[in-house]
Parts: sequence; C-alpha cells; structure tokens
Amino acid sequence: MSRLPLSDKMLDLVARRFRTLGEPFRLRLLQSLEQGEKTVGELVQLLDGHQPNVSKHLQILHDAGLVSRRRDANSILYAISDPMVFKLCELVCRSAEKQTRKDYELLHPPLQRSKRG
Amino acid sequence: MSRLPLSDKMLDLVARRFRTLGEPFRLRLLQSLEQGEKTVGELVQLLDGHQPNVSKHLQILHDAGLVSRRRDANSILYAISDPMVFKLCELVCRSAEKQTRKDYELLHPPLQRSKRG
DNA sequence: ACATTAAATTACTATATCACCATAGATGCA
DNA sequence: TGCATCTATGGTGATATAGTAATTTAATGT
Repeated sequence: MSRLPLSDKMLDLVARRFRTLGEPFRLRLLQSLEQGEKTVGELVQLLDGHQPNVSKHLQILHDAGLVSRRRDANSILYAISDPMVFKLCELVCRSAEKQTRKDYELLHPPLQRSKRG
Repeated sequence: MSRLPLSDKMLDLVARRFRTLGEPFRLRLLQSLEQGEKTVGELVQLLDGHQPNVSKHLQILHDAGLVSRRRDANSILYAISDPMVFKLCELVCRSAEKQTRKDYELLHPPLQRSKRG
C-alpha cells in the first residue's frame, strides 16, 4: 500500500496480521493486556474463557509478534509487545462508528417531515 | 481499545473489519484502486482473477464501506471510499517488516565471528 | 424485441478456523 | 520422587470463507 505494490509474500504477511486481529476474543485479550501484563489464569478469569482456548489465542497473538511472554514461577505472563495494535484498533473503531452512524441515518433519516408525510 | 472497553457488538464489528482486510486478494484489489477508480473488468485483468471472484471480493469490500460503486454505462466503477485503509496497511507493513527483520536476525545473528568460528 | 457485453448471484467443493474436550508438559513444593 | 498447579498441545466436530462453474440480471445498441 505505502506507495509501491507489495510483494506477494508481504501481502500474505499483512493479510495474516489482519486476520490475527479479526477475532473478537483476541481483541478482548489485547484489551485486557492494555493496562499491563497478565497471566493466562488471570485472562481466563477476566474473559470467562476456557484455559486451552485462551492459551491458543495467546499463542496466535504471540506468533504474530503482538504479545510477549515471560515465565514467572509457575505462571506465564503475557504483555503487549507492539502497541501499534491500539492505534490500528482506534482507526478501525472510528471508521466503524462512522459507518454505523451512516447506516443508522439511512434507516432513520433526520426527518424534517417523515416519509409518510 | 481506545481507552474504554468496547461493547461486544463493537468488538464484532471491528473484528469483522480486520477480517475483511485479512485476505491478500482483497488487499490487492485495494492496492489496485489506490490510483483511481476501475471497472470490475479492469480489475479482473489486472489481478488475473475470475470475474465472479473479483465481484464477490468487491462486494465484501463494499459491504465494509471500504469501496464505493457507481455505474458508468455498462460497467461498474469501484473506488476507494475510506482512505484510512492505506494508513492501516502502512502501520501493519511497518510492523511486519520489523518482525521479519527480527526473525531474520535471530537466524542470522549480525556475526562478529561466525557460529562455526 | 434480440443479441451483446458487463457484473452479480447461486450452487458446489475444498480449506481454514473456532470451540470444546482430553491430555501432556513444566514448574514448585513436600 | 510424588503431587499440585499452571499452561500448552492434540483431536474432533461445527462453522465460515475462498475459489470455480453455471446462471441470472442489467444495460447498450441494432
């Protein structure tokens, strides 16, 4: 995008990253990590999820380089490693909000006089 | 993300948008439209795709509000409607490049002396 | 109205991804 | 070592998404 056409491999990489962010549960994980690192167990509690599921999603985020991992005794602490994700989400949120507002106004025009007059 | 926790519906919306961008073919479509509007046929040629496939992806992009559509005689012209996508892609590209560089350096450390001495 | 061109829709198969369950691995402590 | 806790991994079924072919819809021109 940034000016020049991207190579196929780069396109795949970029697409893969977008897909990584394309799961609500993973977005919630990232959201939960925004204020600081947390253990898997804490995230399981916070998000009311199943442990294996949480682990798997964290793995995916880790593979994408979005979160970092460190061991503390028995637990693993996950943390945001690339704060760019929040900038991304903000952009998308704004755009999505704009869109939903537009959709809404299509259904409910800011009527001077209603459709049925 | 943007400070406050998002509602479930908003999370779904945002995730859906990320998934929309999570297909290399759609990124190529957007890339092709960066310089200006194009007909479906032109995009089919440019990307060497099948017409129904191109149409379907364009439909998805249109549903997401990322491209606009207008008829010109027999053809339909598509155009970028939300240039934000390019900002998004740039962010992701930069981050992906950083990541790949890091991965590379892990495999090929900037050796003062090589591993085999 | 008919033929032609352009695009969208439908139907189908193949692949990918998710949630869930059971189980394995790793660490800490007695 | 043996047990408890925390996390990761493997397998399975359900769902979603992509790609392709066949068909339909829309517009143009004769």
